[in-house]
Amino acid sequence: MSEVHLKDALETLKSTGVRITPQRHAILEFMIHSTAHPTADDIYRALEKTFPNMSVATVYNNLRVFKSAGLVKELTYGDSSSRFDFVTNDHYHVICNDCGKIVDFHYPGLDEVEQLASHVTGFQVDYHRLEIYGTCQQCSGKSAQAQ
Amino acid sequence: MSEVHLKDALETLKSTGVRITPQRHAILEFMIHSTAHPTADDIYRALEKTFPNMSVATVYNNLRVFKSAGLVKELTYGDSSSRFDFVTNDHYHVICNDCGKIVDFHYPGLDEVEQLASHVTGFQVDYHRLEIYGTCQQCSGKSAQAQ
DNA sequence: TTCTTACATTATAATCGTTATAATTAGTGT
DNA sequence: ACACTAATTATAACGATTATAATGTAAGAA
Repeated sequence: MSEVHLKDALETLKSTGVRITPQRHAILEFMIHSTAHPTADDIYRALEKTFPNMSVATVYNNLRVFKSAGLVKELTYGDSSSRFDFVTNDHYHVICNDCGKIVDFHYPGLDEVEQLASHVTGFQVDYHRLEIYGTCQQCSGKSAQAQ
Repeated sequence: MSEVHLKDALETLKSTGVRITPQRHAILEFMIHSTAHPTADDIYRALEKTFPNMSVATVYNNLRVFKSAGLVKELTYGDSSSRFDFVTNDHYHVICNDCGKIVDFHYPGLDEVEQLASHVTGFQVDYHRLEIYGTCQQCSGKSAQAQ
């Protein structure tokens, strides 16, 4: 299944005239297999074994390339650095305020909300972003013990 | 109405032992009357006439104070700097990908989504964040003319 | 009032994520 | 193999935010 994703992604890139380099291949592969919503630096460090000369700039550059090809989404929060998410099907994110863990949550798109927003504001609506914040089980357990 | 918000906000701060300084008063007042979701720098520049010696750090410090008091929310996007939003009643944001304008969109909270997410992930859910992206009327008009 | 103490503010330096630049390398088509 | 274009690398620069140290200011006790 992830092989399909990778193949599709590479196809998408090729069709827009973007070259498939070993670095790009590796970054995509890593993102597809990762469930951790990695930062640019996470990716960089994960791949520096196989690409000892790779630059951080390459990671950032390619994440931007992937983003504008619609393969990857950037997730930003108030603190620290952006996280990147390989786009598969519609899902939202549930985020732990304690440890920062991000869990995928599959749910049908909120089409009615988009429509209403478009009607009320006059915007031409393209997409939306929903994030749910709270405390994960592990962290709930921890704080319960601590008290 | 905004006077009520200001009064409430000051009360909230006092009750948690935070001193009301002229700078804090001014920042809050500015945020309440602003509809533009200002950045820290916006606030700094708006107030440097009345507080010529105020430091940017003061703005950042106090935004953090307000945030942890629940008076203010921080909105982050991939690019540039955070924007800050005085918390009133439940509303979401509709954001123009072209000019960056942010418009408030009132809509009842997505309680069912929160409940389902909690059930599926095991998280103790606290709140959520929904943002709707698209193109505002002005920018739609512009691009139509440009083509 | 004056002293004391704790908190706020200021000015500035430091940090850190990200982006730009210039030079080098590597694909792709002829 | 050659020329051309795009990608990568190394590094410098940037900009937003945070930390630090010094100074100022408010509130309570004596």
